[in-house]
Parts: sequence; C-alpha cells; structure tokens
Amino acid sequence: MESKSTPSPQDCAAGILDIIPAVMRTIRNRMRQEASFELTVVQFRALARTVRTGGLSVSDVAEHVGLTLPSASKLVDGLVKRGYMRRRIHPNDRRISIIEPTVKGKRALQTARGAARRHLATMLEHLPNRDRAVIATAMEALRPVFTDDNGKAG
Amino acid sequence: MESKSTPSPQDCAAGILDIIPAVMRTIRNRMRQEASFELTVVQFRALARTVRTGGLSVSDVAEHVGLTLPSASKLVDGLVKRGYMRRRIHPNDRRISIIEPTVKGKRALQTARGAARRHLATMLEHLPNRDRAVIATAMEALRPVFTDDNGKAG
DNA sequence: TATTGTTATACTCTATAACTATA
DNA sequence: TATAGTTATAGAGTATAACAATA
Repeated sequence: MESKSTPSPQDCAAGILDIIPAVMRTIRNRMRQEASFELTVVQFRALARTVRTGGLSVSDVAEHVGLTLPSASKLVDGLVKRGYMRRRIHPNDRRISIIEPTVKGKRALQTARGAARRHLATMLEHLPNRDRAVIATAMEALRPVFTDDNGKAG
Repeated sequence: MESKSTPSPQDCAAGILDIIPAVMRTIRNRMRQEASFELTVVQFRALARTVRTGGLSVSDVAEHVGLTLPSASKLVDGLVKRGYMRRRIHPNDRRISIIEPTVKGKRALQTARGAARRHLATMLEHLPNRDRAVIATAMEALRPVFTDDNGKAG
C-alpha cells in the first residue's frame, strides 16, 4: 500500500464513501442487537448533546442531529416519555423549552457508550498499533470538517 | 496533537464513535438535498453491490446491506420499479432471483457516486495534504475490519 | 409580525409472521 | 423438510403543513 503519498481530495472522499457507511452499519446493527442499547444512533446523539451541554433548546437538538424541528420535537417526546430527559420552560422566554437530561438519561448514555466502545474496541484489537494510531489521528483530522463543535462530544 | 503514540483500542473506538456518525450524517443529508441523488444510502449500497458483482441473489443483497430478507426484497422491488435493476431467474434453481443492474442503474450509480465524491472532496480540500494522507490510510486500515470484501467497492 | 415549538397527516423504511414455490 | 423469496401487517422515524403560544 504505497498510495500514501498525498491522495487527492477525490481519492480521500472515495475512501470515506467506501468505508464510513460500512462502519456506521456495524455500529447501528450492534445498537439494535444489544439489549443494553435501548437507543438509536440519533437518540444517542441527541441525548449525548443534552448531557454534554446540560440543557438546550429543541431547535438546538434539531440542528445538532440534523432533523427538522417537528421531528426533533417528536424525538424529544419519546426520550422524555422514556424518562431520559425532561422539558423545562426558559425563565426569560416562555416559547423556549429547555431540554435537560435526567439521571436515568445520563446513566443510559454511559452504558450505551461503554458497550459500543467495548464492541468496537474488540473489533480493533487485532489491528497493529500503528493502524490504530493512524485511525485515531484521522478521526481528529475529520472532526473539525464534519462537526460544529470543537471539543469531544460527550 | 501528540496523542499518536499507540492509542488503546478503546481510545480508537471512542474516536470512531465520536466522528463517524457526524460524517455519515453529512453524507446522508447531502444525498437527501441534492436533486442528482435519487438514492438513499442503503439503495446506493445495494445498487453498487449489484453493479460490482454483476448479478447476485436477494439474500446476498440482504447480507451486504444489513437488512432482513423481506426488507431486501422490498428494497429490490423499489429499485426494479424505478428501472435501476431487474430480476432474472437462476437457470439451475428456480427459487433464486438473480438481481442485475440496468444501464440506467449503472449510470445513476456513477452520477450519485461522482456527486457524493465531489461534495466530500470540496469539504476535504482545505485540509493539509498530510491529513488527507492519514485519512486515506485510515480508511484502508478500517476496510478489512468492517467489510466482508477485500477489493474496492465499486 | 416573527419566533419557538407542537399537532396533524402522510410517506418511507424496516421488522416479524405467514405464505408460495422450488429443491 | 429445507431453502429462497414474496406478501401481509405493523411500528418507528421523518417530512411538510397547519396551528398555538409567546415575543
């Protein structure tokens, strides 16, 4: 594999298009199979954002997970109904719902994240150290391109 | 960023879990927005597999895209109805449907792939060459872990 | 009037169960 | 009986449009 000498943006994009969906499918399927995974990827992301920020609006959720506002509202509905988060009215603007995680939500997130991480880690275990280093570095390179935030999500 | 010295499988997994969904969301949203993208990610993958293999069973499609057999059957239904592929009966076993791409299917795939690649490439353009090299290498490292096949998909 | 969010409605995707046809 | 696939049915997720409440 001596194709490492400066791939074009197109080559790089092709590689991403080729691999990322497969990785995502693995993550998603795993979430579906595991009993401890009671969250879809979107729900996971929404909850993670809620936990991370400590409290945010429905619009913020919508933007973060890439849903329309009505869909985000329904997404929150479901997570509230299941006890992972709660709605609170913004003290200065009664139109705004502040979404906050519950203790159960924080726990579920940690459980889900841990299980996903462990499963992925198992799959990566047999790679040479060097490959893992490259992968980790690549993820950090991709972060600013595909993420609004700057820090670690979660 | 001097965290390159041998990240643990867990660290590596955390990075993947952090970034991959965001990348995937970008790809998916782009596919939804672009008029030239008449395919969802799953449809895209199924069609790509069909084109790549030249002909395969519904079960093969199901396994490749990670759907149940009935769902894959319906997926094929839709793609056949829209003229991207056709069904043919296996000459030696009449139970098996051989799925083949049509000319329109091959063209649509190339169009979709090109558009996706161009869009992603634009996003990656401003990265330093070195980052792109790392990303491309990382994708190749991930390929055998998350993919059944060995060659390039497409 | 503009903004934030919810409700109403419909469509797509996916799953499980039951079924058909073939081996 | 076992296998490949389809049909029937139902549930989740998402979108657009219409609405309600607040600013």
